[in-house]
Amino acid sequence: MESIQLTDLQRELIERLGVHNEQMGMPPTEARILSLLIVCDVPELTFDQIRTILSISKSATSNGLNLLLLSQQITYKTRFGDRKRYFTSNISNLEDVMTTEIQKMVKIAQVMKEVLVQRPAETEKFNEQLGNFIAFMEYMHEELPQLLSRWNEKKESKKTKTR
Amino acid sequence: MESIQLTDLQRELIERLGVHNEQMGMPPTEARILSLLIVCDVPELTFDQIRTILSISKSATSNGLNLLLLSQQITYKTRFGDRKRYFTSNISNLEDVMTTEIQKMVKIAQVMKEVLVQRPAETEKFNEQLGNFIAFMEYMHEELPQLLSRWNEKKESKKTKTR
DNA sequence: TAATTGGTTCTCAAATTCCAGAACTAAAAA
DNA sequence: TTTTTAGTTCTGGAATTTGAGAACCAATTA
Repeated sequence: MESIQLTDLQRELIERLGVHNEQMGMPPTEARILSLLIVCDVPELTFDQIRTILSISKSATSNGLNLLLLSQQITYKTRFGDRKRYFTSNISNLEDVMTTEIQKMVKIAQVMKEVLVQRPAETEKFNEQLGNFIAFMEYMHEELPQLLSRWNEKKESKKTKTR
Repeated sequence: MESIQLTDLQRELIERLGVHNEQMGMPPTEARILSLLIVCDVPELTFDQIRTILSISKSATSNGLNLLLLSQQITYKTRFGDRKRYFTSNISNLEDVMTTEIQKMVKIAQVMKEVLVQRPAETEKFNEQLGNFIAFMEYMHEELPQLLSRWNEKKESKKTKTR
């Protein structure tokens, strides 16, 4: 098996990116696996390479990889006559992951909507603020797709320029 | 002390909102305290009211409240000749909490920028995707304030209409 | 001065999360 | 058929999180 050497800088970046991922609510091992797949310049890593580079157990590797696959943050390729899976981080999907994260927040506003309908009319100011927040989230919910499509246009125009 | 009665619906909404808050990474007690302050129609609750309504210990109440104060999700008022604090959810600040959350994501892009500069030129496609993601996050970072100011304009115009 | 109020802080136990190690499985190779 | 490969699943234990209970403290009241 090809043994992979990381530079000190790469190791440090993996740790740092890992911490950020953890702060987004990801378990430590999962966070490091994802970071590794983003930092490491070997484009595809196998189960065992990941395991040995990070010095983690098979079970941790298996669980981490499967969680990352589930949340579509990584993918894998296979090769003819080869049972191994070759994992890559799915960076092009990170945009989706981010927007999904925002949609999660929007969901809270849905519950708050239910809260609002059952609130007494007397707490007028409070109700107004609550309604305001809900409206804000709904505004975000509407505007986000437009923001995205404007981004895609911008991206496209950039591509055309460099062609 | 004024004892507060919640309807079944209110209790259920507190639980449900609490679960959502937990899923945003908030500890259970903190999540429920915040939910209570949003759902309950008594506009201001004291330490002890919160404690008894939720059947939690003093320490849990103290910690939960202080965390919520720290993250500016709640505030309190005091009254003359009264040592108690009267807590309210700071809904008008929820917009800030949300946008702060998004800024947190933007921070990851900063680390990825460092990752990008040290990547080898050979992994061209990968680097391009990574650059793309970074550009996307920077785009978001730029556009978000504009989105917010457009929201505020809209809100203002609404107010004027109803005046 | 003593007791009460409105909390905070400390200690510890329970619950939960996380992961290593071992046992297991299914496919492929020897 | 046995062995190896590429994992998955099932323990159990360590680490962490969480919250109850008790001790504590500072201001107020009796």
